[in-house]
Amino acid sequence: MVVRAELLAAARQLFAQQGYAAVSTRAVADSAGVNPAMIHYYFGSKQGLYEAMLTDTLSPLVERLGVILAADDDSAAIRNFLKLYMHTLGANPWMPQLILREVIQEGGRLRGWFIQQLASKGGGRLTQLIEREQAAGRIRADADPSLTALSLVSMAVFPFVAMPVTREVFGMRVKEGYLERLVAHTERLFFEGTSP
Amino acid sequence: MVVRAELLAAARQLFAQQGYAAVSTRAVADSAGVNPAMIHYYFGSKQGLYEAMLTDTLSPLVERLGVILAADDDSAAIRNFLKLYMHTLGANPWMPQLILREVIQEGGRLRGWFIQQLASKGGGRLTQLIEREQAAGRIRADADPSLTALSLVSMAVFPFVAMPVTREVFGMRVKEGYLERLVAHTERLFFEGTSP
DNA sequence: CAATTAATCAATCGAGTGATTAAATAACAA
DNA sequence: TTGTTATTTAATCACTCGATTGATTAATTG
Repeated sequence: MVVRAELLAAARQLFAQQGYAAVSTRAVADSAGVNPAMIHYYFGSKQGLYEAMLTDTLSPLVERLGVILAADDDSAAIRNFLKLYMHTLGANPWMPQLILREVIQEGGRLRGWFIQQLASKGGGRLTQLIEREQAAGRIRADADPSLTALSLVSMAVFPFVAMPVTREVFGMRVKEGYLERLVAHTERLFFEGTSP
Repeated sequence: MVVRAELLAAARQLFAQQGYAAVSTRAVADSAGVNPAMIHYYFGSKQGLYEAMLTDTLSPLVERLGVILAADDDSAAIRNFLKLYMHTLGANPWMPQLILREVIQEGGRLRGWFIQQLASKGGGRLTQLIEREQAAGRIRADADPSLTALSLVSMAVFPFVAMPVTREVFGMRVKEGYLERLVAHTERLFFEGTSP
């Protein structure tokens, strides 16, 4: 099963970097140091390899999201979500790339499963939490909950997508301490921007 | 030259939707109702077609950005930037997709030219404007200017990238009036979140 | 008008694609 | 050991890819 794992790892890196169509099965096999026929043996097809990789990679994220956002009694749920989400993306640079490629693609390959997960455990739940904070008077009532959730996700995800050009475009040195400063900055901007 | 223009239009739509590698020259030619050899005739290669299309599509955006952000004497420059940028992206749905594909790609095809433009006329300039607003006391001084610019761009761009899944994930109906509400919401969240 | 250039087409080249097979090897149970 | 299954390899199939050619037509020019 070591071959299978190496194929998944190589696939994750290459597909995240270059996208599905740009990566050949031979390239994945070579990168994994394995015979190309192994893809057919373990996953049936290139498509099968991609889907297995995507499920493998994104399932933990979705699951963690669900746990955090399900905490109904925790009044800091939104803060926790923001921190966990950004730290997870920061620690796994391929995640935002894979997610975004799936989202952009018209006929996304795992759109059905993944988007459904994002909706039920992600955006929808986050919107509910924001509505609850509004009811509790900690977020101003005239803010549209869905738009507010969208803004929060935007600020949480986009910086990692833009990471490859952050240095050049925004003149920032992305090194030690950057993630912490980014999270703190985002947290403050969001909560001050939505306070009553 | 009508053939050339039709090739550019078809290329823009297909490349934005599916990405460079996933689109064959034959697909572009067919979509344009033209012989595949015309790509070689007018653009030399698939690469040439792509670069011509990208320059054609993104140049106006970069130029408009430059004009807005160059307005040194206009204290509403940031507001103007936000509005113009979001309305432009809203009116040209392929823009955010093309931009993002370029940004994500490790060896982006026009990275050199495009990122340089974004840096000199976009992010860098925006950061300067934020610093000026801080000096004027309209944005709190303890906010990192670069991170603040990044947050603003995040909220301005990401919603359009996420458009294909906005309805499902955030439970929003994206129809008439959405763009206006989104811009107003973003504007308020940003300026209240950064006020002293 | 003839001569030249621009534009378009059908056809095809070699390279690389995803996929598959039959044979060889490794791992393991009896 | 032997028999059986799981894994791996080399080789190759049918196909699509980007690119290009030579021939042909349309437009422009002298």
